[in-house]
Amino acid sequence: MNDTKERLIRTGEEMFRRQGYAGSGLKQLVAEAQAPWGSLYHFFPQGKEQLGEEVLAYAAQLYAAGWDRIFAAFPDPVEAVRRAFRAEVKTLETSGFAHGCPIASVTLDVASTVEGLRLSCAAAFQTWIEAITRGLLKGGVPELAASDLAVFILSSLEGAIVLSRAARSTRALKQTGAYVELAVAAALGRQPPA
Amino acid sequence: MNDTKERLIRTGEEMFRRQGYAGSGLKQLVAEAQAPWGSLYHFFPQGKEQLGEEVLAYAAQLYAAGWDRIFAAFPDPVEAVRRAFRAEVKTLETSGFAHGCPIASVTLDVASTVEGLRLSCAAAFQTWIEAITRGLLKGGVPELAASDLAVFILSSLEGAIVLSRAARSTRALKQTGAYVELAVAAALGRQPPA
DNA sequence: GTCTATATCTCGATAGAC
DNA sequence: GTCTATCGAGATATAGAC
Repeated sequence: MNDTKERLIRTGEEMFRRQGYAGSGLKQLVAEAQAPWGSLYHFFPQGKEQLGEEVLAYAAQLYAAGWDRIFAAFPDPVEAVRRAFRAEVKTLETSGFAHGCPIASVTLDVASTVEGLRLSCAAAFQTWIEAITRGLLKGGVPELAASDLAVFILSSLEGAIVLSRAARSTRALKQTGAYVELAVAAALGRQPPA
Repeated sequence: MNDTKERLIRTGEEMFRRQGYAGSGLKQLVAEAQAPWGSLYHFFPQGKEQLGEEVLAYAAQLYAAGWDRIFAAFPDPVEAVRRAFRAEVKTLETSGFAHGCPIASVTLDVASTVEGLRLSCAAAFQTWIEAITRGLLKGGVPELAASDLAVFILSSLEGAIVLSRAARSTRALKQTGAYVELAVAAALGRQPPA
């Protein structure tokens, strides 16, 4: 992919994480991406919405790959979930609680106003749910439970990120992560530690 | 409170749920609230940010009261959580998936850019966590676990709302709710249904 | 593919009459 | 407490040269 276009998409993804869709101006985008203004409408002739959709698609595959990598490195689902929450803790800490989830941010901004972007958000979440489901299945979670459990894991993680960013504290992520681990262990038929 | 001011705050709360903070214009607000433009800066001399803070404070007490009511009507924590998730399902369905959580929306919009609003969001979540914690304690959840469990419940609920709005499906809420119920039951020392 | 200039619109906010 | 008019700045988007 072209360098400038890639820089625009990557910078857009960062801005969505930090400020959502409505709060991200195109002028600010080209400035931060150090891209020429003329390039924006060259690569995204349909404007901001097209840019948004390409950013969401990029984020979808980027984080799905992250889930795949976690489950590849830690086949045990309990351990994988622990690592996923831990990774988010680190992301928030190193970014000063600025790097949230771009999909969640855009969803809450435009799910009821821009149908095209809402569909992109739904597709992104679905991609992640499928990645998590695959990992759970490989790790021994029963077929019947895996997909539901994946939805639960992702929901809890997303919500915990929101609470953590509001509080500028990783407490919500850590405490939520602990309960999610227990739920995954239970789904594997393991006894909870007394 | 003054009628016009109250209408502005209530309409603002609805708009934040639907479009977030950055996506909610003041012109649109006064139009929907059927309030005169002159009133806006009469009641909120510091402008949009002041309005935002008052909306967030209003939402904080409004939904905290909701939690209190649920736990008063259903003292059993498992049942209370079930009702809370069920209530959200109904809210999304009857609003065409437009009515999300105003605090979550504003958090993702401005947590990294407007410190005053971020603090109001943190305070709102904290108020809810305390309300949930009170209900859990009264329902028999051990002192040591109640507050952590409350954070987990709220995180999961918030995340499930995001996923449900993106997909325009209550699936995430229902599936996440089921797992949260199990976790609450486990915290009460109950055996999971085999 | 990039540059400059600009059109058009809407934003939040203000002024001053009443 | 509300009205009208308007400000300046920012937004997204476009035009035309190179």
